[in-house]
Amino acid sequence: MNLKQLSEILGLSQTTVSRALNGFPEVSERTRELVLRAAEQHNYRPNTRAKGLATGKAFAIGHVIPTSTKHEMVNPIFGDFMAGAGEAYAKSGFEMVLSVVEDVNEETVYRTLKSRGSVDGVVLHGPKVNDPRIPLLQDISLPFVVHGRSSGIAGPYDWIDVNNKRAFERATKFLLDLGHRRIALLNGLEDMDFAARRRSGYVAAIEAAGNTIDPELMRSDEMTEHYGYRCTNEMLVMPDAPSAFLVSSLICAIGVRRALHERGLTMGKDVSVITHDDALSYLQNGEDVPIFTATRSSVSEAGRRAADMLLRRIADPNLPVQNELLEAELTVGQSTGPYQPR
Amino acid sequence: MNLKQLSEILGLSQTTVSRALNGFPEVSERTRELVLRAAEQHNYRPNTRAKGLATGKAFAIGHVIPTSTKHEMVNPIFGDFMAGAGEAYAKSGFEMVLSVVEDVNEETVYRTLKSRGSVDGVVLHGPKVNDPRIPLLQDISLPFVVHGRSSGIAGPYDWIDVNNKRAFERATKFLLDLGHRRIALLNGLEDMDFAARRRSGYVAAIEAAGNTIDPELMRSDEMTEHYGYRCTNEMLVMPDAPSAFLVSSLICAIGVRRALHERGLTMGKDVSVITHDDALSYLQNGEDVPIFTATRSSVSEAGRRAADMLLRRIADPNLPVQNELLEAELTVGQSTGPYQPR
DNA sequence: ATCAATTTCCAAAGCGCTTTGAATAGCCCA
DNA sequence: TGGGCTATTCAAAGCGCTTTGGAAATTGAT
Repeated sequence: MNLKQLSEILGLSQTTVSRALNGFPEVSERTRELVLRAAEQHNYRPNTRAKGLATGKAFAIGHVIPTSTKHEMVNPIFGDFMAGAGEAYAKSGFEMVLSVVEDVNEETVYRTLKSRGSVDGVVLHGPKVNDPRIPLLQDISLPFVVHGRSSGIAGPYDWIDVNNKRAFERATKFLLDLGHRRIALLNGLEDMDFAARRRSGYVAAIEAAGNTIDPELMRSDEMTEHYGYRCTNEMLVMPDAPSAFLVSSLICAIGVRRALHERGLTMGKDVSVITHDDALSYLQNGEDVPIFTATRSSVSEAGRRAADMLLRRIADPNLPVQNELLEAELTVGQSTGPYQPR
Repeated sequence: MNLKQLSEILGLSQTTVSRALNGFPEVSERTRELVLRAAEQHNYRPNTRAKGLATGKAFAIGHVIPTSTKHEMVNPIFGDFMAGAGEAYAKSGFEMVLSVVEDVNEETVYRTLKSRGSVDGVVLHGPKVNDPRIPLLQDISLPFVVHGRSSGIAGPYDWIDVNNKRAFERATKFLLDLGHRRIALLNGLEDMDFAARRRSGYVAAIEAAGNTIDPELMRSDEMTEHYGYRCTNEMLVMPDAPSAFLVSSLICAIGVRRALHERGLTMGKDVSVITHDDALSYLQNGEDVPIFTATRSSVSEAGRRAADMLLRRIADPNLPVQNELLEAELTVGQSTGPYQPR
């Protein structure tokens, strides 16, 4: 069923039917009624491509998901983020198109997306420090919103981010207040902007307390379970082992816990652990009582907001810059306790 | 840059340029060279919507991701599956469009996708026993491939699945051979087809060994960490507690492990655990030595194959039915050992 | 040199929609 | 009754591509 057929059935012109469907004022209520009913009845839906061709819009948003070439790893937060974003798009009748791409080829993908006209805008995932994709997108004038930020980029752009620095500063402070002095940081890859900010929060808190940073206690890598496990094992045999761990993701923290258990150490007593928690639907931090003390911020909520932000931007390119900084909440669980000399 | 402009620059008709670009034989090699070079140089890419309108194809594949209304949960395997599939699509110049949708509204989404003409086919995720989406898709004749199968659906359809029954039968047999008699099954929701099959594998092995099924030892729910934790705690206080657990996902198994540790039990000694492992990129089952004994099957590989299968189906609707049954490999890790009375 | 068979290229139609510019109908008031 | 409005409706052009049905140019065989 297409417009032509529908309008023939109704004995009206395509123009009128189209206008009735799209809510234009220059069509009588009676006609609109008729048209809407007929459309409903015949299960008519305008062809997206034709509509797009005619209007010059795509009614679609692109998400380019980088997979690091080295590790073939997909960011685990991705599913929940998309679920949040998808909800927002669906409400506005937008589609969501995905490109999973080795990070080295990302530039090409954006250019292709633009020149093919497949999308009206994109969400930029996993921004790095000084991320070249931002100037690129500005250059080819493809509307975008960044999930995160990129230190080092001068000009304004739309973003939504968690206050990573504040979160890790507070978490570190929390551990310091419990009496911990040797605090390990298991960070994500530090070319990622979020990781750089978390580190700076950690550093700020330690220095504010008049302590000195020990580079031996700071690690940075892809946030896998095994990374948490490995670092914990390595650090616990140090002559001056840390009594607390600040960890960048729940998955990682699970690795830390495994290492602690293997060594017969009790989490929250012998060693304290705080992790960041993205509130993933399939990996909750306990049910009623949190397992880990955590800085928590919902990534599906971020997805929802990022999508809304992008839709606003597309609707009105002249909108002033939009920035949203979400605060992570510190939820105290069973994994932290006062410092105890071993 | 569009076709018209490009052809004007070249001093050729749009027809010729189009044909040169699309590899038709009725254009001389010299001209083709010229056209290709110019297209490259001006960074020309055909507008997808226009191309789609003209050809009646969408050059896009749909993935409808259901989120259970109850739990707002996104399947964790989703990211890796998409990464695999995306790779295949990218090779063929297809786009991937995503709809995240509450499962109750799924039917509408498929119909909309079809009538809008947004996609050339879809991948069906998370098939249930007797899944009504299969007849629906056949009915509206939208090409599709199922990731999994649906018991109870009579006619033929394209699917790719893991041999879940065999995998769980073998795993159960493995535990039986180690001397375990009381084996718990922590299954996924059993309206899901894969879970039903796993259960039947478990049951088959136990009955083949001449043992009887104890319904008390079989649980079925959304596969979260907490579910594993809770069930384990509940079962270990039973008068006739199980000495082994067969678990449906790694995340779940992590919950089992947490419960065991809290009770001072050693996994692989006091209690044995086997889990299914989807080989997710961000949740590896250990690095060199597997943590858990596991039935393993890569979900990103399944994504790649499903995508290829669907592309073949779209290219040739008359192809005979395509089915692929992947065998899971049983990798022995540190979580299993011979039965020891406690 | 001639005619048929290829090659190589082109003009124009069409995909399903929106939107411009114009026509028609209905109404009120002088 | 007719002129001037407004309220409705419509025909046709255009979005950027593919593809049909020729036409023109080249080639080969006679």
